Amino acid sequence: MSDLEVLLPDGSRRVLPEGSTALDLASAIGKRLAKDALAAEVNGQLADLSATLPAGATVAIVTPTSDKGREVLRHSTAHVMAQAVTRLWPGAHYAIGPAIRDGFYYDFELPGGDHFSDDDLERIEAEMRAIIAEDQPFTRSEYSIEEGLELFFDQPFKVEIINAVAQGASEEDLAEVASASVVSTYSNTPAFRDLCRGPHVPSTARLGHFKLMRVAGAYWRGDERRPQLQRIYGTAWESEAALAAHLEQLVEAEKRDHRRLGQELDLFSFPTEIGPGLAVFHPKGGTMRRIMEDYSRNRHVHGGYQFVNTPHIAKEELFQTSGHLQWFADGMYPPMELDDGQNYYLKPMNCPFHVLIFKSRQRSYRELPLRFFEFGSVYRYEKSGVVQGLTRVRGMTQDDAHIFCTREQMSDELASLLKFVLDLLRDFGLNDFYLELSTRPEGKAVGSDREWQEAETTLSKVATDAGLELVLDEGGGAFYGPKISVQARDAIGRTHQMSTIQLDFQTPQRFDANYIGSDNARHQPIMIHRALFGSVERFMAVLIEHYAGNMPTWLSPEQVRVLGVRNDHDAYALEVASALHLDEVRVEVEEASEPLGSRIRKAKMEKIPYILVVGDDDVANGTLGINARGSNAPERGVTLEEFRGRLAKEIAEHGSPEAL
RNA sequence: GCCUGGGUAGCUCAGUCGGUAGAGCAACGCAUUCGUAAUGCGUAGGUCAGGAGUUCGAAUCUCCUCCCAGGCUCCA
Repeated sequence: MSDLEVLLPDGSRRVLPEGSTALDLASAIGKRLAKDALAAEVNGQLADLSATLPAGATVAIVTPTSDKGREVLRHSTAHVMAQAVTRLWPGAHYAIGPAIRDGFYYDFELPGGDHFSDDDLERIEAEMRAIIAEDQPFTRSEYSIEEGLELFFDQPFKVEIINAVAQGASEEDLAEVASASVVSTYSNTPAFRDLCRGPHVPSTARLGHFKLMRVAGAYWRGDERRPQLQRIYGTAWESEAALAAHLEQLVEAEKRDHRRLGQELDLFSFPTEIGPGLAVFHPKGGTMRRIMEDYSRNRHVHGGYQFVNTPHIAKEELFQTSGHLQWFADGMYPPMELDDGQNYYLKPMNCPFHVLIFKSRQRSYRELPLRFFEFGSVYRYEKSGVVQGLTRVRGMTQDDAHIFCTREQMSDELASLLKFVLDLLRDFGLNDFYLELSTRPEGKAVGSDREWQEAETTLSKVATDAGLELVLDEGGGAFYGPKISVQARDAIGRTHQMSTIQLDFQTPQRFDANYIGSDNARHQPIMIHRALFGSVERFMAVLIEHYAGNMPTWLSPEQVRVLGVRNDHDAYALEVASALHLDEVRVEVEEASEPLGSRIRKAKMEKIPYILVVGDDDVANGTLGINARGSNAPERGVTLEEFRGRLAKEIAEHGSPEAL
């Protein structure tokens, strides 16, 4: 018998008897590794531990604490769930069940069109634990297409996948089988077999640190014209500790949910009387908005923008010309009929209005680039199931601008714009970005191939030159042009779409907007759409979650609260407050009718940056005690002047408009 | 839009088998005057999301409508 040699990730080589499996390799390396091993990566391809190794292969053993290991665990757990469901609902059809971030899901169709309820999750979990306790092996087999169809004759979704693969399949379908001509399956018991490429853990006993999270409807193949299946989401980890840590993280994320903080901090609400996705801002939220908007306005003044204002509704014809009614009608509120059958629409975007301002008189090349800026409120009809807090609303205000420039100016304009955006976002404390380039939406776009090509190339170059990570979003552009969006990662690593920059050759053409060039001929300007906050509402939501409600001092609705120790200190407290008020600090006094501890607690819960406590010593010496947010060691005996200086400095450094 | 779960005092929530509405916090009043995360007592507060039905009787059971959350696609 001859030997085979394999290459390990550390560059070392190992000789094994021919026919050795990945598990044999793990055992040869060490007992501990053999015990931990879940699967193997052979020449870059994930494989079962039972796979025999080809000579010369590069082999890495996959263990539970790696991303790949977790993926295998999650995928195997999904199979266990499918088996549990088929045990509890004989005749259930199972569709697909992949590993996803932090967990897995599986889609089912239950006999008689039954639906899972929340209570079913417990029963399914119990059945899964029984399967795990049975220590069932995952056994791989391979079949021809015909044999596969025969094996899964009573599983219509599996049959559809096998047929799709046989006829030249998508990547997605291939994930379910071994290749276009080989159908691979994994069986745990004679009673349960699933179509799957694998790999899987050797036995169900290797699983167990999981929790079923929720049930949901999901359309077969994500297509709302197809039947809706019953999806169960679960999370699975390598250990109880990792599972607990994940669940804990979910609790933490919920604590910084902007909807919850918006309620707790009295920032905004969604009165049902007004309608879904339509927010009202309370005084504190209104103050935050004002600060954000003022800062942005100031930035735009310095950035060479001109301020414009436009109405919220316009005649049908405007949106015919712009193309919105043709391409964006689904996102618009229905028209209101006025006068003699004239239809008016609420505006979903500001661009047509800004074009009309451009067109209001003859323009010269000497004026370009022209930059029109507006906090423009727009209304979009979002489907009832998709509105979400301040991040997906039906009425919002965009910090919107449209730049009209020549083709030659386009590149430079985009490059400086990108810098402008990133600087602004950094001033708000976001500094981890990547860019996403969204290209032509298939079958839903105006303009020629050549124009799209040019626009996409230009954006892509500007994005690359900015030196940030660039991700391609195929077909994600607007109907009139491609876009770059700036994605920001927040304090707990989630990403949010913020600013968008879109190139548009179409709109100027549709409106016949032009300027007189140096050659005394008419030319069409290029139009750049851009919103830096995206929407003021969404931006505020992202900031609230990023800071967990602890807004930097310059953005805090109330920056300082002054508390007298006893009520005979209230007069001094008011004196301190009015001094700060002269510095334009947002300051309140709470008089001493409650115990000091109680008033401090209240101010802490309101996340006010500075609580000033003043008592006998302070009245005598003109000082104050500072209890800063996030600190539990108050500072005593600071002079008022000292505090004013510190506060002014902090606010200036955090990018207040005065700092420009 | 579709699937699952939910909507009870301003907020967070309890409410058993269908028998006439509860708590804590907040608010208000009185007392308390206090040096860094909850002073005490009291008062008031409800179309149980809205509508219809079943019933002697509905927060509770049925149907319809509205709204919220999660998912259907990204993202976490």
